[in-house]
Amino acid sequence: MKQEERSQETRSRILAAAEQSFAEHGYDVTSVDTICHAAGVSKGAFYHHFPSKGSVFVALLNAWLAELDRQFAAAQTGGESVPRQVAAMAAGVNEIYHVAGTKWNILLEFWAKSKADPEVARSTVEMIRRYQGFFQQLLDRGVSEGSLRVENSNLAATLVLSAVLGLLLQGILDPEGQDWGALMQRVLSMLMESMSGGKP
Amino acid sequence: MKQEERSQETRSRILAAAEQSFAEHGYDVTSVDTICHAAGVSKGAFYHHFPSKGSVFVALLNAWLAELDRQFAAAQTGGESVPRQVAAMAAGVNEIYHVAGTKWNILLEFWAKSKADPEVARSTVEMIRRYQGFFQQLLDRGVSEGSLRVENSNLAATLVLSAVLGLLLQGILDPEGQDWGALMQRVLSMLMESMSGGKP
DNA sequence: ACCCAGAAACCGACCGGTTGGTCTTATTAT
DNA sequence: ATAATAAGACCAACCGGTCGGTTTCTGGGT
Repeated sequence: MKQEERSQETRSRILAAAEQSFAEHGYDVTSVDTICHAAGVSKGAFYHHFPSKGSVFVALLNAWLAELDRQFAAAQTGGESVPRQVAAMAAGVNEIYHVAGTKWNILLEFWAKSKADPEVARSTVEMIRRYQGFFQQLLDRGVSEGSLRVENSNLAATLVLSAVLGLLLQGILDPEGQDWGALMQRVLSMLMESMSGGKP
Repeated sequence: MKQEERSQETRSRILAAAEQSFAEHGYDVTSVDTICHAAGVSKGAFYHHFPSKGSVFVALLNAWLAELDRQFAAAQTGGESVPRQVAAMAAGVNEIYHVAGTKWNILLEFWAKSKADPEVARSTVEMIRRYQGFFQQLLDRGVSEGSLRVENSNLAATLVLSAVLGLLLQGILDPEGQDWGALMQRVLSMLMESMSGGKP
């Protein structure tokens, strides 16, 4: 199986180069030639593996969605209390952020391209809704386990999700302005605290 | 002064057409010819008033910044209590949102283009920081007037700003999914309530 | 072991179309 | 008259995508 190996290799190199370039310079600015050059691959190879430039983009987006699901699944296995679990997630984001802050930039590309490509739009909307569902489920569990006190879990989940998205957005736009990873942790812990019953 | 009038007229028509098209289809997809056609203006006129396509974009961005300052100034003149003032602002956003939801789309374009254009980046960062400063100042006023109780106004302002940005983002990405204007009001009122001291 | 035929992977020159921007010419206001 | 404003034909550069051809792999016949 040497052929499939080689094939997968070039395919993943194209994807990696595209992700890098999309994140750093944006989708439209990045030409197919640029991707091919960065991946050390010819244009023929590119169009052998992908039918179009856009298909690479949606492949990347779907990979993100899959990764997201993996994260969700992993987060739900632990037996921690909800506030602790949220803190752990925030810490995870913080770590990833410090290792590869540029990684998040492509999110903005996904969002921006939503207006032009219906398929991208579907995926981004789905992404948001999954997050919303995840947080709501999480908060509900916190309520039922007694670690949280929330009147309207739907609204509260919206608040948490919005805060996270807003923080992410600011981190992408102004990476040097703040330690957004740390800020994410503090904001989330503040939110968790305010949702954990009255003030003793 | 008939000549300057005419000049301003075409200039503003170009700006309006560009804003519309940028918001609806995106910056890169919108060609100069498209803008000219939509504005009912020739390419010569376009390049008479603007040195480049990009300059129209930053002109639009600066107009947004100026409008933002106007809103801030207007918001600070009223003698309302801070929670009420926030509610009024949310109501204002809600109203604008229902009248012209598409209007906000261009924000995403501004953000997405930050990575490619340093000038755009400066402006968007400034935009965010002004918002942050505004909210922090607002919360501080709330504390000093006794209507709010906040431990760390900086962090709290970050939370409010993040929530607003996240809600805005979701509204742009999934306009049909929720009544984001109404949600903005509810989330902000929820935040204000949680910041208004203990629970009586 | 060797060969060969077909398939899969890859190459890069090339094409049609589009785009941002220029330039010459015409119109309008002063 | 003349300077500001507008018109639109035009251009060079680029870009996504195609296509004919080449290399590399694989599996079977001998």
